[in-house]
Amino acid sequence: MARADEAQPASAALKSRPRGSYAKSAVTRSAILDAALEVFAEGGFRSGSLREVAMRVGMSDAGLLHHFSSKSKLLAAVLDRRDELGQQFVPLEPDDGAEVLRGLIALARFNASEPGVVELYSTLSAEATSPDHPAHEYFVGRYQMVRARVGAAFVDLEDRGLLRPHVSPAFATRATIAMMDGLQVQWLLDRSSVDMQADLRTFLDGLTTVEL
Amino acid sequence: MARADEAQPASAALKSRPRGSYAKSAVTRSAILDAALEVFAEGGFRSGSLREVAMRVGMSDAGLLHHFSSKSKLLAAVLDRRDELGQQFVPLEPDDGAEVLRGLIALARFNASEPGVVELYSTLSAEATSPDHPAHEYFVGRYQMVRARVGAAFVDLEDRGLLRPHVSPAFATRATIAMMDGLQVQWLLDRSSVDMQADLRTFLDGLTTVEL
DNA sequence: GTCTATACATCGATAGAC
DNA sequence: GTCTATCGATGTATAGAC
Repeated sequence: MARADEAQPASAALKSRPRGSYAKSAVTRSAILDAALEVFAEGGFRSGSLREVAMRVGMSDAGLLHHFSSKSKLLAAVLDRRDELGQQFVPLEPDDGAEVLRGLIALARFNASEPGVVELYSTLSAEATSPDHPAHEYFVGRYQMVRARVGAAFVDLEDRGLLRPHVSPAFATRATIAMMDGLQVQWLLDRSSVDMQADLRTFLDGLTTVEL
Repeated sequence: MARADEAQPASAALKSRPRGSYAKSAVTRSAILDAALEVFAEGGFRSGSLREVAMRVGMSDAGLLHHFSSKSKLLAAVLDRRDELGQQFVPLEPDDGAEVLRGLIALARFNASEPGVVELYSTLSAEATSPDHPAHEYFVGRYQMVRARVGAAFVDLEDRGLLRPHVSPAFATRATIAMMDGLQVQWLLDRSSVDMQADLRTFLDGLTTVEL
């Protein structure tokens, strides 16, 4: 899970670098990011403290700030790393729109196995509504990207006559994203009574005629 | 909009109480609640400060605490007051389920005119996911109540054969609530491109055959 | 790379004067 | 009913020893 943030390929670097000081740093950074995700997920960015993150990873807050120079930088790093993992579910250049929808369902299943990540995004996306929030731009851009990708998928399905009557691509896009976000909130408040994956599939079944 | 929180009927008290000191208090409390709603909406409960609330209403933080003995009490008062306003849209004992759905649409339109309230609930419901949040119990109970009311409406419609094929009342309930919550987040991030009322109506049209 | 020590702001809340 | 003054806790961030 360690990342090669120091801009050297992990495999090659392990041999050539002196006494593995960079390797240690990378491991530490990764541990910090894990802890930070937990802390920001539990209380949001504003109420989560650097001290709490540092404590969980077993160092002082000053030590933590050696790796991430500010709290906002730390948040950005957490979001970046989760995006790498999450984006692999939705294909960037799908052969047909149905693949994207299947990717969303797979993403919902994956999310159900990582409550911390869901908590992070639900809390932050609400918190980051304020324009002065350090993650505001990130979330605005993220929604644009998601809307573009899902939108293209529904347009493709419409072209091929696979949307049910009276379903427009634009509405289907907004509604699908809203459904995923809304199900997450309910799931967080009562995990046992909400199956995000199943409900999303049922919902998409009502919009299209493709096999999911 | 003043509330009779001092446990005296407002009308009777106005005559008998000496020199209207209580009336002043009620006005002040109301002003505080307005400011608190704004502050909590912008940054959530944890990052919104009593000082900020006090500043907006033009007094010191100590002065504010004379009216609301703690920050949590203030939050509870804010939520109570908004509930009084919001709950009037969804009938408590509807003649038929369609009335409830029409109430939800009316509520969505009303919400679109009060961004602060939407921001408050979106931010808080995510923040209050944590069990130790002072509003956690409130939101758990609120979702139970909403689910019960909306659920009863869809059961009624099913009994009368007004649900579309393959739509179960339980799914329709979860999905409708998710749709409302999810649309709010998108609307907050980009108000001009989302019409909560229209999208909700379109969505409900896909679930039932009643005239909305 | 991590620590201690420290600076400095802001928070919720209390005590007591007016 | 509102104020000033103050407390103790907690927050981010910096400087410099090790």
